[in-house]
Amino acid sequence: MTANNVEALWAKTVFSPVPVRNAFEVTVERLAQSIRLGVLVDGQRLPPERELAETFGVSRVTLREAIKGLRDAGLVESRRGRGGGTFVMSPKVQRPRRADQISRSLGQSLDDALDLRRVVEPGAAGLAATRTLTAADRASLTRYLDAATNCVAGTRRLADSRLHLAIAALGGSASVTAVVADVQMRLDELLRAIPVIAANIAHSNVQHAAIVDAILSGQADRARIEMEEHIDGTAALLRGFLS
Amino acid sequence: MTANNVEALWAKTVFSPVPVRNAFEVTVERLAQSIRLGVLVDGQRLPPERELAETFGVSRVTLREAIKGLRDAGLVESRRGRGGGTFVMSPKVQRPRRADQISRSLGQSLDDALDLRRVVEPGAAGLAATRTLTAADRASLTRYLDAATNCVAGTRRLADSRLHLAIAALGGSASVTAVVADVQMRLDELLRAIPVIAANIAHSNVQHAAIVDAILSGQADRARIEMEEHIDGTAALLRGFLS
DNA sequence: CCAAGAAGGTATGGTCGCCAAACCTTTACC
DNA sequence: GGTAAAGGTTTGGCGACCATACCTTCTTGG
Repeated sequence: MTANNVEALWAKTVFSPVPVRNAFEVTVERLAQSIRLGVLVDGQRLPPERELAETFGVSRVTLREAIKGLRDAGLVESRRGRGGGTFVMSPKVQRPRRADQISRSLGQSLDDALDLRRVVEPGAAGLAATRTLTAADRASLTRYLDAATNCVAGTRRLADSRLHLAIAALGGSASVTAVVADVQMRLDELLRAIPVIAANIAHSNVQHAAIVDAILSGQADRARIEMEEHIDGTAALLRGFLS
Repeated sequence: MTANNVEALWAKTVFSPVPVRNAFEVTVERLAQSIRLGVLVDGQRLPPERELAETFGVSRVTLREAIKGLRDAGLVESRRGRGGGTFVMSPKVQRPRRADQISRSLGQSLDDALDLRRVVEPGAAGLAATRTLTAADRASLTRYLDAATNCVAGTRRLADSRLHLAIAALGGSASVTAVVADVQMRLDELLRAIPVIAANIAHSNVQHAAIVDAILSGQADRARIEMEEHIDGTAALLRGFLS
């Protein structure tokens, strides 16, 4: 085993490259992640460039470079003229790489991401269950559940991440939601690569329904436990599928 | 109440300023956080500048600016000549601001940080309990517990954060540890400002011992629950003390 | 049908962060 | 006293980022 002595792990963390990301990269990531996780949906129009540049706190030149990157990646398209703008295109169902290649390129960080997910998603579900939800929120949640349950082929992954993110958002903590979004993003490609097997889908749907039910009835412990089982099931699927 | 409608919260997150931090800032934060949380301890010598610059992936000029910042903040001191170097100085016990001022400056984000902590620290404790720990790790953990229990006045907060970080590190996930470090850092000043009351300290010590015991005996659920109670206790203390 | 307005697209010049490289100064040890 | 190992300093250059102004395309309303 790798020595996971506490001080050694700390040292490895402290004395590692500092992640410096420039305005262009951060902007691209922000938008690409929002599109890939389904926070921005197909056809949705982004705010005008001048306005968006201001809300992001970057210059219009930089924002435009980012948008160009998204256009090259096929995530948005731009139309000129009055009434034009930049519009989200649902991400192409790109032929996924072979899963073992993905997992090899993730390497060590696969277990890391799965551990993080195992910690934060059940916690987020539990948190959501402690909140007193408005009628609108309850309706939203049910709608996301339905969308994830009855969806046409090819949109399942998107509907799934939208449901998970909605649950996190209902917890009311922006930071918790951000961590969930991050971990969903890290595992996204791998989760896409899981072969579609009816039994697995059905099981997943049942678990989703149980989680939502627990949240709606305010049972925090149950919400956490159901989410743990769901996460563990997905992780086992992934691991079995990779070995 | 603020509308916490799911889509609205998503939109607020997506369409907010992108955090662009340059190499200098990131480097300062990395080192300052490590010192303030006790990952780097008093008197410890940092690697030589040329070496550290390379491991951080920044130029020596930039690294030196960061070190200058730390020196100005009284967190390190530099000695020249052979055998010299940059040495960590334990952070001055600065007279804390009045707690209500701190909490006002944190504003909204106080609840956010407390929610995140409530999600991630119990999860991290549970994760640690699932690991098979080496004898060295078990000894480390016990040592951090002892240090947090029997410590001279003024070093309690440092020993506490070291214990919490050690627990997170034993989970073996770098990302989980990073989130715990982040949340500890966000709440650090506030936690320092809690008045020292013997009964509270004693209670905290008992809880710490229970958490460590659960981890050492591999009881994940118990570890999580004990940590939840500890976190909730601290949060209640904070909130009561602020209102 | 045409002018106005709202959007994306382009061009320019300046500032600043960051870098590589070379060199200086201080100090401990042999 | 020389050598080596550290921090301290200087310089020139490149590229990211910005503000600003202007151009082009298209819709809409009078």
